Amino acid sequence: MPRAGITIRDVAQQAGVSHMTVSRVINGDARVSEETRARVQQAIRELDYRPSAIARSLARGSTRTLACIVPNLTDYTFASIIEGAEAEARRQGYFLLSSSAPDEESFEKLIVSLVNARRVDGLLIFNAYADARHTRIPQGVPVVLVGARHRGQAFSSVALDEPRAAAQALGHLLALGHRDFLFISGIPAEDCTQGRTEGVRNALQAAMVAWDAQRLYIGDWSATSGYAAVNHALTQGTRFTAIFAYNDRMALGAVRALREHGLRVPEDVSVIGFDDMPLVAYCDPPLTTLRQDTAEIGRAAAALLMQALENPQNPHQHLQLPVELIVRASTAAPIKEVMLA
Amino acid sequence: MPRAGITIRDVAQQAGVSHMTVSRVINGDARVSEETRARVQQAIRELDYRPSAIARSLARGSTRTLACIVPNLTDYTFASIIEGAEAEARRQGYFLLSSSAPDEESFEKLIVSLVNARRVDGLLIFNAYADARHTRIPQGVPVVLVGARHRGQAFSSVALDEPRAAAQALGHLLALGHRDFLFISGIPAEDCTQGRTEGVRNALQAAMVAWDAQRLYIGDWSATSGYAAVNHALTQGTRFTAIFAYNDRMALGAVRALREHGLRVPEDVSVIGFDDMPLVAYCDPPLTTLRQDTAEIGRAAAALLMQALENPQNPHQHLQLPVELIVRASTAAPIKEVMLA
DNA sequence: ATGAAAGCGCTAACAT
DNA sequence: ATGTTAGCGCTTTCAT
Repeated sequence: MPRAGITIRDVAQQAGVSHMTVSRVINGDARVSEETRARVQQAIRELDYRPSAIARSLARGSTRTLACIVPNLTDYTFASIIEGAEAEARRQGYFLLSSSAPDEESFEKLIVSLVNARRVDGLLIFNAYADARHTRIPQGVPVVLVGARHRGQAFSSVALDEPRAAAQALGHLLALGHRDFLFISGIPAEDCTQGRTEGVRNALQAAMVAWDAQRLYIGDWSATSGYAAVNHALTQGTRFTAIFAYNDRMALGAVRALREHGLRVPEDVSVIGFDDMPLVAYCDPPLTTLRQDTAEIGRAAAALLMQALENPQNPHQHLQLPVELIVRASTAAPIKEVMLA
Repeated sequence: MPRAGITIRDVAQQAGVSHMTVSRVINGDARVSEETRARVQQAIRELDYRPSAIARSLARGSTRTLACIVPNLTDYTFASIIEGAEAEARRQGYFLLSSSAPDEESFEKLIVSLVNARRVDGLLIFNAYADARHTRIPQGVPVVLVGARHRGQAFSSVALDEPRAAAQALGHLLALGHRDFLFISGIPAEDCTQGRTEGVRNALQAAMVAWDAQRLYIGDWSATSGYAAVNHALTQGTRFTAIFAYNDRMALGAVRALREHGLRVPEDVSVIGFDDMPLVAYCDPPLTTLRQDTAEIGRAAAALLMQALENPQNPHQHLQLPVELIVRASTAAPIKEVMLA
């Protein structure tokens, strides 16, 4: 049995008008006399009436609701991008909800319960290329991809200028005098991983340093994988004076492994991360890293989506945001060569 | 103009039945002949029909949707509790959305757009006592409080057994031989802060160690506040051989401050945190901490809420979950006294 | 076992 | 400027 609840008609009766006049008032329609409007608003206050979003959505055919779909909520970067998007959506009178889908199957189910069930008007999809989830995005729904390279698909996108970001990291290490690097990448399928590797290769080439695929270790963004990468490199006898990890968590894992091998950071090996998680400024040593403006990424993505909703024939846009190099104590000029473990 | 979309009537026509029969099929009503059911399901597949959650919600008066309201999404603990809740909700055929509300005002607005707009049937509210947001919880909506002590209010709740957890931390440090402590608390208004302090005092009393309010520094959960607490204590000349920080981030900030004062962890000062964030195992030194089972907290909270929805006259429940002590390298027996800075 | 009618709370379109 | 009518896509009676 439906819960009671005050409806537009209760308000109408209380104010002595038709329910349509109430509808006009709550929708800010200009064609209501000041006097009537005041009376209706009074009734709304007295009854503590709130419009049902459900009923409005059904009647309008649109929900003014956006959804964020992320692989997981526990990733700091994802979470802070969502907060940025949420703020912008609210600012424009939209509602934004977020949900996580760890794998393709749950992604597809989530899409169904969001889009086909008509709960939302548009989607913000994070890391659509992390797996094959991009193949499960339905037609006809406005979508903005977050953290995905433009591939000519029918979506707008917001991402970092990954090649340039990686080049900034390399530029810093090269300027300090490093020539022997170890790279710890993220998951290879993801666009940001590919973009960063591209930037690394460009920077190396520009500095006349040979690219050696052996020096690129594949991580999975976890601290554990950064730790394993360094252990592996050291065991193999790879020589390096600087590490560029594609995120902070792996950088921290790398630092730990170096320490366990008796290597000091930054004296023996410099380490640079990516993201600037709030914690890394307090780690030992404070981590040099690249800061991404997550609030702006979220804001821009939400803005693009709402714009697409309100102006469907607008052309798709592909934003590339810059990152900022934050120099802390984990990088320094090389003073001696790495010893083999 | 409402978007086209396949409706129950399209399916009915395709299957040659009334729309009601289709409704029965999608709702699993037994009173449909096997043959008809098969025909309808066939039509559903052919048309790729999906029921509109919006229309169902309006017709039923309930949404089968829950909402998580957190102060922020970037807190690792909150995020992982949400993931646990999401999984349980899905398992039971509910939809769970999450939204963040940094302050009371946005909390109230969020509640309105969630509850009064009838988007959701029930609420999972995190840290309702972090500020006065508990005063803004509306009547008549089933609510489960996460991380709140039972105060006789009309809600179920799920929280840690905070006094016991704190006693475990203290027990570990006391067993190692520590008697001179520094405590770095979270925000005083929050229930978990109060519960932990209560546990600390009990444990101290049981061990015949005098309680000294001067040794309790007020933090705000950030690494920065842990860092400031230690600096302050050292500047004041407070002597201590062990620190219990009420979360891992503050513990890390504390470690950093100790280092900058030339103190080693754990040789000079032992440090224990709370939460067991995945990163802290890779920090230097790996942090001894208390692990909370966030997935279970989320699961239990969602289960309680759905139970309340389906059985409104059920009595409220108040769960208290245990934590697990994870001993790593940041704690050891005291070997000498702290030097003043 | 199936269908017809009514209505959930609102808005769009068309009166007046 | 305000009211009337007819849905939005579904479920809930109540018939048959």
